[in-house]
Amino acid sequence: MGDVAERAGVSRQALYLHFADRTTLFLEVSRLADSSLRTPARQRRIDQAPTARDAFREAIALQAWLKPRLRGVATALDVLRRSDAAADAAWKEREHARMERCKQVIRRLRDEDQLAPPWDLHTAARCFWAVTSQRVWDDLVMDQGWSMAQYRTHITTLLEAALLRQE
Amino acid sequence: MGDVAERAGVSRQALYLHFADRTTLFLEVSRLADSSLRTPARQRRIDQAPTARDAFREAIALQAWLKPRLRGVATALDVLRRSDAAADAAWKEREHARMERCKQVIRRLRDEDQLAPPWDLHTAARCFWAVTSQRVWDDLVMDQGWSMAQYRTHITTLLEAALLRQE
DNA sequence: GACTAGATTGACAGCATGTCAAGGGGAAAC
DNA sequence: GTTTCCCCTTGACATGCTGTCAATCTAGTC
Repeated sequence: MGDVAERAGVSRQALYLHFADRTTLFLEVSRLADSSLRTPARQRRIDQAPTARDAFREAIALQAWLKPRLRGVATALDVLRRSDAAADAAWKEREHARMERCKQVIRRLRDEDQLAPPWDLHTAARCFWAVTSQRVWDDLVMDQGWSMAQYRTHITTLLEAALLRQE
Repeated sequence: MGDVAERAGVSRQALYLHFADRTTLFLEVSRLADSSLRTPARQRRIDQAPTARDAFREAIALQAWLKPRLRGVATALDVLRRSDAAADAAWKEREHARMERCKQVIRRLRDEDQLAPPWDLHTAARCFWAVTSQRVWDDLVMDQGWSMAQYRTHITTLLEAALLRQE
């Protein structure tokens, strides 16, 4: 809190005039970051893709674009949730929303008969969700040194080969 | 440290007679857990599998067996490494060792010509490594409620479809 | 019986979060 | 011009955790 206050140019105590506690501050920052980055225009690129396969690729591309930008807040929230019930609830809410968007993409795949056997909607969505998590991005880009383009390319290849019906 | 001491039946200060600090304690516990669970016999099931594809499946099965047992230490180390250089180094060492074992499995796949195009050894190994991380297990089993059998089955299906040449 | 190793108790410093009281200072209202 | 209000400041303090230190206790060994 001291560091945040210093960077903000206010006293440490002044933070408590705006945020109930450290967790609340993180939560509000994460909501702000989410809503300012995940704009309707970006979501439309997925929703209005001509085919399910295009929507699938756009969804991965959006994740690849978001990950580095949400990295700070997402990681902070993830660490915090180990010891804080409010942070855990916020993390679950975030990830539930992301899961719903994953399901949307997989549902369209299924409806256009592009989902490879033996996948069903929920199982495929969960795999898609898990592979496109912040943590996998961190592991590959931060720890293994992949570029963002490499992440996007290889994760797209991986998920296409795994979930899409062979053409 | 107070909780650990209480559970161990010694005074809090006595811990510092055996471990330099909290990080060292976590590190030694994680090394102990690793070496007591990852026995040569279990590794042999992978090394002595008749085919590369069998070794591949055995490697996933071993990960699926280890994850719940190493969950506590692995997660603690992962949280700790955000704020502790020694924990970060230990985590990197652990994951480097795991990556080498992943490469071993993928190398055999490649040598038996079972690695699907367009994968190369390093890229496929990194994908395999990332998908079989502790965090993905946590996400799917702890948060999404998958059973260990579901984790093993679906991750095997996912990675086989993604990395193995179609039969 | 003396010595040693390992444990205990109690006290303490340092640091972070969160709370409280008292007061300053500027802008709007009167 | 004064009053009022709001936001902020400073300084102090409680709490809880990590890590350290000194003094002491105890069981086994020589």
